[in-house]
Amino acid sequence: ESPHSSSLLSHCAASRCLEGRGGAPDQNDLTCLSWLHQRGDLLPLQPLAKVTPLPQQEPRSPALPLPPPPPASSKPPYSFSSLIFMAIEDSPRKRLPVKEIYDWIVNNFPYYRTATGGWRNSVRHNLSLSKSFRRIQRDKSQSVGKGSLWCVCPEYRPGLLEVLRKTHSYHSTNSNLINKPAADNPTFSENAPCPLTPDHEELVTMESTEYQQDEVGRDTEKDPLSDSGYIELHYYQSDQYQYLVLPGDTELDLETVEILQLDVEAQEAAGSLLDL
DNA sequence: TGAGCTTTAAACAGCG
DNA sequence: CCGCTGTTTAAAGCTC
Repeated sequence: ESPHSSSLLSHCAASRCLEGRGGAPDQNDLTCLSWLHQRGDLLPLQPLAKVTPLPQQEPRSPALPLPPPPPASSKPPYSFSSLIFMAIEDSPRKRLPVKEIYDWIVNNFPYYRTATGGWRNSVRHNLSLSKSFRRIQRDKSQSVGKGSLWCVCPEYRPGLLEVLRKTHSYHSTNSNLINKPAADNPTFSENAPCPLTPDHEELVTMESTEYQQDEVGRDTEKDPLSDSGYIELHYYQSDQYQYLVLPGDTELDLETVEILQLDVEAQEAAGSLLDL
């Protein structure tokens, strides 16, 4: 039985993420994506009943310096149209060549770092086929690189936003996510392991003696939002449980982490839009 | 159950 | 020639 309450996250994370984000969203502006930051109502409000046992872990000696590589991230719930949309919207000039759309997706969704190349074909297929995106010729006088630039057709932008909203909302509350096996958990992406720095240590509260006594591996995942002053995520692994530890005293079990991670991906994807 | 949407794969042409 | 870009078709899976 877990002593941890995910409901704390709803307030903690939401309030942290909303810090410094004053001002009412303008529905006609990019800031209308600020719903992505209001995750207080997107996470389960009631504490989860249990924590997820680790899947058949190999017993490891505490002396082993390196933990096993974490499982690859799961596929983001967003359609290619949504991904393309977010990429373009996140660009300063609201237009991107296909190569930079690839880069944006890879940078924002670790799943695609290791995914086979077929998804790039899908991106191009989407750009070509979807009415939502329009091809514009590059300015030959100053352009470097091949291909055209792609932008979002203004008339389709509200629809794309709505799809993004629905996808986000659905995957933040869908119980199927909670039941997904931990091995498929995206929190522990392949790029997650990194040394715990003193700065990180300061942010971690270790209230459970279980961690201190049984901890066999400890990784951190740099919160993709950390650059924008949001939260720092810390991954703790004991013999029986995996936890995500947030600054302060909020701790999450894997089931909550699953939901949080999806939310973090969405926020990261749209986060910089809010600074425009 | 079916229509529409999405994803994936593949072929092909044009361009640098 | 090669790799990237863009278009198109086809098929399978999924959602409503």
